[in-house]
Amino acid sequence: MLKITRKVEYALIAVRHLKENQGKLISVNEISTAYGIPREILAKTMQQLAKKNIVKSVKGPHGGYRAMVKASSTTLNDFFEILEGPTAIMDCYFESGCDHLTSCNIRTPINKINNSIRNLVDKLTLADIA
Amino acid sequence: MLKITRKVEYALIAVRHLKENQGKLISVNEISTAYGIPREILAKTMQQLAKKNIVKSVKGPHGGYRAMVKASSTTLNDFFEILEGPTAIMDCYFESGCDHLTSCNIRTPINKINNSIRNLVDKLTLADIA
DNA sequence: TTATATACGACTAAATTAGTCGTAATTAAT
DNA sequence: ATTAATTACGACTAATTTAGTCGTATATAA
Repeated sequence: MLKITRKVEYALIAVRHLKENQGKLISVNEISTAYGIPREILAKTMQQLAKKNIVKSVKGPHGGYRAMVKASSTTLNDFFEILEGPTAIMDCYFESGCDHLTSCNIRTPINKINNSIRNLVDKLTLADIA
Repeated sequence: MLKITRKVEYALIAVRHLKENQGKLISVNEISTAYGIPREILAKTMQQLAKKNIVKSVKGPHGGYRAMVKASSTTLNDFFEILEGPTAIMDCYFESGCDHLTSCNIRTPINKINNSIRNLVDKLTLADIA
C-alpha cells in the first residue's frame, strides 16, 4: 500500500553513495557490503541506471560506477519509472482490461489523488534525496 | 509501487455508492453485482468499515449497509489505515528489524517524501472522493 | 420456520517483489 | 597471454503480499 520497492530503495542509497564520492569509481561490491544490499540485485539495478545515464559504468579491475549529472537532476518520478515502470495508485489508468470503467464511480476522484502524488514526485529531484 | 490495493478501491466504490443512496439500506450483493466486485471480499471489507462506524450494518432480510457521518468526514489516511494498516512508503518506519539503520544514508530524505504523501492523504477526506 | 442478510475465521490462488545462479564480456595488472 | 576483478544480462527460484473462496454462525423480517 503506497510503498516504494526495495529495488528503488537500494538505488537511492547507491546513488547517494556515489554522490558522496564524487568522481571516484565505486564498485557494486563496495556498496552492497557497506549497506548490506544483495549484490546481484544491486548490480542489475545499477545497470538500469547506467543505461539511462544517471550513472556511468567502467568495466574491468578498478572499474565501477560514478554519478553523472543526471544523478542530481532526474526527477523522482522519472527515477521510479526507470526502475519500476509507470507510477499510478490504481492500475486502470494503464491497463485497459477493466470491465467496469463505465460503472466505476470513483475514477475522477482517484485521478485527482493520482495527480497529486504524481505532482509531488515530479517536483522532487534526486538532488533533494540522494 | 505506490499503489492502493483493490480492497481499498472496492471500499471507496462502496462508500460512494452508499452515499449516492443516502439513508437507504444497500446490501453487499447489490454493490458487488453493480460493480463486478467479488462478493465475499467486499463483505469482509464492509465489516471492517462497520466496526469503525463509517457505515452502519443492519442484519436480516432487507438488511444491508448505510453511510454514516464518518463516511464523509474520515480522512483518506485514516480510511487507508483502517483497511490496510499504517501507510509508509518504506517499511523501516514501522519495523525495527532493519540492520542498516545506522549506515542508511537516505532515511532523512525518504522521511520527507513520506511526510509529504502522508500530508496529502491526511488533508483529503472521503467527502472529496466517495 | 424459512429466506435473506451480516459476521468471521480458515483456507487457497494469483500476482508481485525479492533474491539467486550461470555465463559472457571487458580490461588493468602481471 | 593469463589472471583476476569488474560490469552485463537473462533465466530461474523463493518469499511476501494481495486477492479471492469456502464454511459456518448469527440475526431478523416475513
